[in-house]
Amino acid sequence: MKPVTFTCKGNSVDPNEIGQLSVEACKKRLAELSKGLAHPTRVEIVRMLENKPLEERCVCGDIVNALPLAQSSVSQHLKVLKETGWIQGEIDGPRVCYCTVGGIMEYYLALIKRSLKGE
Amino acid sequence: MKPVTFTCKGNSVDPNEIGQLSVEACKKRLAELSKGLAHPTRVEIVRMLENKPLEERCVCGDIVNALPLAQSSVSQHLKVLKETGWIQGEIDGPRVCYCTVGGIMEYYLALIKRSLKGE
DNA sequence: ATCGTTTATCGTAGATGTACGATAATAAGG
DNA sequence: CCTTATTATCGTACATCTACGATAAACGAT
Repeated sequence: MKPVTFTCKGNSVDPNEIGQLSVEACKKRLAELSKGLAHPTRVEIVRMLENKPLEERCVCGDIVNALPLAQSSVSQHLKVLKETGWIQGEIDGPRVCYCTVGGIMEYYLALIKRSLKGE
Repeated sequence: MKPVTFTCKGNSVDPNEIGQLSVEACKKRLAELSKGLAHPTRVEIVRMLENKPLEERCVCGDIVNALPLAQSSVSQHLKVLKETGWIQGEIDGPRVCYCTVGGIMEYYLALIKRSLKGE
């Protein structure tokens, strides 16, 4: 039985896993995630998705409509955010429902602390 | 009377100032600082400077020696870090003593929280 | 003044980023 | 099957990034 509202659950990350990464891996991962945030449009997208209530799905089209960019440009930004590990998309019929990777902000915060301080 | 050890003090930032920024300004600033960290070499430089003891100065040449890059390439990364607000340099004779902007990590952490959550 | 040290800047080449319109791909509905 | 809706990808143009060697600029010391 298919639910009426499609909520995006998917993958999540755990800040505790950071301790197992090598210092070198930490730096690379931090640089990668930072690249994801290195454009105001992408900050806005992550912000949007991070503040969505769980029961409210966020479809690609909603994101496009909320931004003053062409659909193809938004799609490119979404791709960067997916590749750098900030968001994930679940296909729902002809649509794609996007959400942030679970706990990614806390993960990023922990990664900064571990990468910039310590050792 | 000139001190024997040259310590880099300079500017600092206060996370409390973030509350005064507009949301739009927050996003731009976060994107900018993120761009600074968006390369492993620059993460390493910030890490080096952030972990230096106060009495130990960090001259440009030390940074160059610690990295497997040409001097001109390191200089470019330092420029990016300066422009994005992570570090500052003080001229000391023929040398330049670099250090992080005071409290910049805490500022960045606070900026992430304010920009991605809230409102 | 000249020299050596240190750092920034220039010039260049190749890769990547950013924006757009056009087109392809996928799925639902008739 | 054909159309519509939705999203990804392609092709393109221009800007920015990243690396290097070469050169310039600033300063201390001889």
